[in-house]
Amino acid sequence: MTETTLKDRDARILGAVVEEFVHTAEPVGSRNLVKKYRLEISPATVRNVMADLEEMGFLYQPHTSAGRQPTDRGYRYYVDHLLPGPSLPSGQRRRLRQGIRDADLDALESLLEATSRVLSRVAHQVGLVVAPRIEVRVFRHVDLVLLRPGRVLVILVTRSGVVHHRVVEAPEVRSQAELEKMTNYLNGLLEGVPLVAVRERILAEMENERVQYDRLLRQALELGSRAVGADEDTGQVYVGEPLRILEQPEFQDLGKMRQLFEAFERKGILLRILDRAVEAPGVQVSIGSENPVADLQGCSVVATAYGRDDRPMGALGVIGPTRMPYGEVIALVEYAARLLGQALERL
Amino acid sequence: MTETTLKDRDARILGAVVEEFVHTAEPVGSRNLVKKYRLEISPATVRNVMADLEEMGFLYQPHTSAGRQPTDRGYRYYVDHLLPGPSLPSGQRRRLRQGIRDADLDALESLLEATSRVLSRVAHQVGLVVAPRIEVRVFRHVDLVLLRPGRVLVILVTRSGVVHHRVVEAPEVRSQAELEKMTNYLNGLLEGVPLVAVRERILAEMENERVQYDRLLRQALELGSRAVGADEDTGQVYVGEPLRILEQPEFQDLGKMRQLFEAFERKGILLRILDRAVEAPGVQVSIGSENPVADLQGCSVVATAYGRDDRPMGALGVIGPTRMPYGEVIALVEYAARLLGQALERL
DNA sequence: CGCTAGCACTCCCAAGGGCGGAGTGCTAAG
DNA sequence: CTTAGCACTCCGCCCTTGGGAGTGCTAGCG
Repeated sequence: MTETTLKDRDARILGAVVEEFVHTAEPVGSRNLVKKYRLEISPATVRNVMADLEEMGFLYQPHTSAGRQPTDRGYRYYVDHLLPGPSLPSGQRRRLRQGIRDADLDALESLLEATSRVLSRVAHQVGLVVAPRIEVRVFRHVDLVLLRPGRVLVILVTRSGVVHHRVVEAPEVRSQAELEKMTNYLNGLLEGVPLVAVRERILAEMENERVQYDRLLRQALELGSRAVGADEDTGQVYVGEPLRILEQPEFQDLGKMRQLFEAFERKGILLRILDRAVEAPGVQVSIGSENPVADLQGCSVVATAYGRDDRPMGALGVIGPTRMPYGEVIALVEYAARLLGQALERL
Repeated sequence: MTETTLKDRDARILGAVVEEFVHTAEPVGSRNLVKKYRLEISPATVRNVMADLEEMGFLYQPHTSAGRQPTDRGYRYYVDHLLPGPSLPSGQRRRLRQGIRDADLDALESLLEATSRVLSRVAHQVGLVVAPRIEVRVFRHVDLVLLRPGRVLVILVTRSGVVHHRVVEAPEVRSQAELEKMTNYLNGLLEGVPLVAVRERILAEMENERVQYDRLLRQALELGSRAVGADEDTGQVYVGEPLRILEQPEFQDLGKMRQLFEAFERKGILLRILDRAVEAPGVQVSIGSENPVADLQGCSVVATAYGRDDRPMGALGVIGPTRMPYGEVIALVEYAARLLGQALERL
C-alpha cells in the first residue's frame, strides 16, 4: 500500500467522482462532472486526469467507453483526505435522538435494538449494535431455581439489568431449600465482581477451608462456575431492519442480497467485524475488500465503540454498499455512539 | 362456496395438473400431462376436461394458449379430496427427529428455534413455531432484584423453565432486603398458579385483611401484578431460516420476496395466522386468498397445534407459495408437532 | 354421444439487428 | 499544459423474427 498524496486538482476531481457516484450509482463521465461541479476546466482535461487516477488505482471503468467509478482505494483516499468536516443535518440528529431516547426508559435489550433500528432508518442502510461486552458487565445477582430434581435453572443478573439464564444439570441437588442457601451464599460472594472475574473468584473460594468441608457450598460454586462458563460466546448482535438494504440499488440483485442476508444470520461474522472497533479509538471504516470477511465484498462497514472513552463497552455501526455517503454515515455513527453512551450512563 | 364433487376422471386430471405444477412450477399442457401420468385418453380429451375445470374455477390460464395451473380453489379441492394418504419418507422423518432431539437437552427457547429451523430445511419452505401460550404456563418462581432505588427487575420463571423479565418502576422500594421478603411472600402465594390466573389471585389476595395492613405485602402484590400485566402480548414466534424461501422460484421476484420478509418482521401477523391452528383440531391449511392477511396473497400456510390433544399449547407450521406439495408438508407438520409435543413432555 | 385426429391460431420468449446516446482516447493546435 | 474536435467503442433499447408450446374448434369415427 503506497502512500500517495494527490495534487490538489486531481484530488478535487477524485472527490467529485466519488460524490457524484455515491449520489447517482451510475458511472461518472467527464462532461457531466464539469457541469455539475463547476470545474473551471474542460472535459478533455478532466478525462486526462481521470486516466491518471485510473492508472493510480483510484478509479476504474466497468467497460471501455463508460464513465468511471471509484475503486475501494479511491473511496479510501476520499475518506482519509477529502472528507468534509463532519456535520449532521439537524433533522437526522433529531431522528436519532428521538429513536434512542424513546427506548431509554426500558431495558437494555430494547435500547440496543431501538438504536440499531433507528440507525438503519436514518442511514438507509443497516444498523448494527453489539451488546456491551462481558468484560464490562458486573455481577449483580444470581438466582437458582429447581426445575426438577437434578436440573437447575441459573439466572444471572448484571448491574445494568441484563438477565442471562441457562439450565445446568446437577444430579445431587434435590430441593429448592438447598438452592436458597446456595443462592444466598453466591450472592454474598460475588456482589460487585466483574463477570470476567467471577470464575477466578470462584476458583479462589474453592481453596477456602470452610468450603472444603461443606458439600452445599461446594455445589454452589460448581453451579456458579458452570453457569458463567460458556456464556462468553453469546455476544449479542442486533441487526436493525435488514430490509432497508433493498433501498440501495446494488442489492436489487438477488444474489448479492442473499449473501448479505446470510451474513446477517451468522452473527459471528458481524461480531468479528465490529469487535475491532471496540478497541480502536474513533470511527473505523472498512471499505470493500479491506474488511476481513470475504462474503462481504462490495460492502463497507462504518463502526465505532460506545461507552466511555476510557472504557469502551461495545460497538455499533452501519453496513452498506461501498458506494456509501461516508461523511454522513460517519457523523451518524459517531453521534449515535455518543447518544447510546449517554443513555447507558443513565441506565 | 358451492360444494362440488367432480367426476372421477375429472378429479384425476385435476390432481395430475396440481402435482405436475407443484413439481415444475410451469403451466401444465395437455400433451405432457398425458405422457407423464399415463392417462389412457388423448390430449384433446384432456383439453376438454381442462376447459371444464377452468369454467368451474379450479384451473386458469396465465394467458391464452398457455398451459393451465391450479387456482386457490383447485388446490383446495386437491387438499380436501385428492390427497394421497399421509406418508413421510423415512429420510425426512429422520432429519426431523434429529433436528428436534438434538436441541432437546437445552432450554425451551432453543428447542422451539431448532424446530422451526429443521422444518424450514426439510420442507424447503419457512417453518414457524409459536411458543406455548400463556394459558398453559404455570408459575414457578419469581425473583425481585433492585437495580437502583425505585427500580426493580422482576424475573418470572415458569414450570417449563421459561424466563421472563421486565423492569418495573416502584418508587417506594429502597432496599434489596425489602425485596427478599416480598420475593418469599410472592413465591409462597403463587406456587403452581397458572399464569393467566396470577393476576386474579393477586387481586383476591389484596382483599385479605393481613395484607391491608402490611405495606410491604401490598407493594409486593403491586409489583407482581404489574410484572404479569402486559406480558401477554409477547407471543413469541420463531421464524426458521427465512432465506430458505429463495429456493422457491416464485420468490425470485424481489417484490414478492420483500413482502414476505416484511410479514416475517411483523410477528403479530404470523401470530394471528397460526393462532387459529391452536384451537382447531388437526392440520389447518390456508391456501392463498383463504388466509386472513392480505399481504400474503400467493402464500399458503400449513399449521397445527402441538401439545396434548386435550390441551394444545402452541402451534407450528410452514409457510410457502401456494404451489406447495401439500401432502408432504402436511405430513411433515403433523409429525413435527408430535415430536415437539413429546419433547415438551420430557422437559 | 363421447372420444380423437388434425389443423389453424395465439401467445410467449429468446435471439438477432439496428440505432441512439454517452463517453472515451487520441491528435493537433493554441 | 490545456483544449477543441473527431473517430471509435460499447451499452441498452426497441423492434422484428422465428420457433415452440399449447389451445380451441371441427369433423369423423366407434
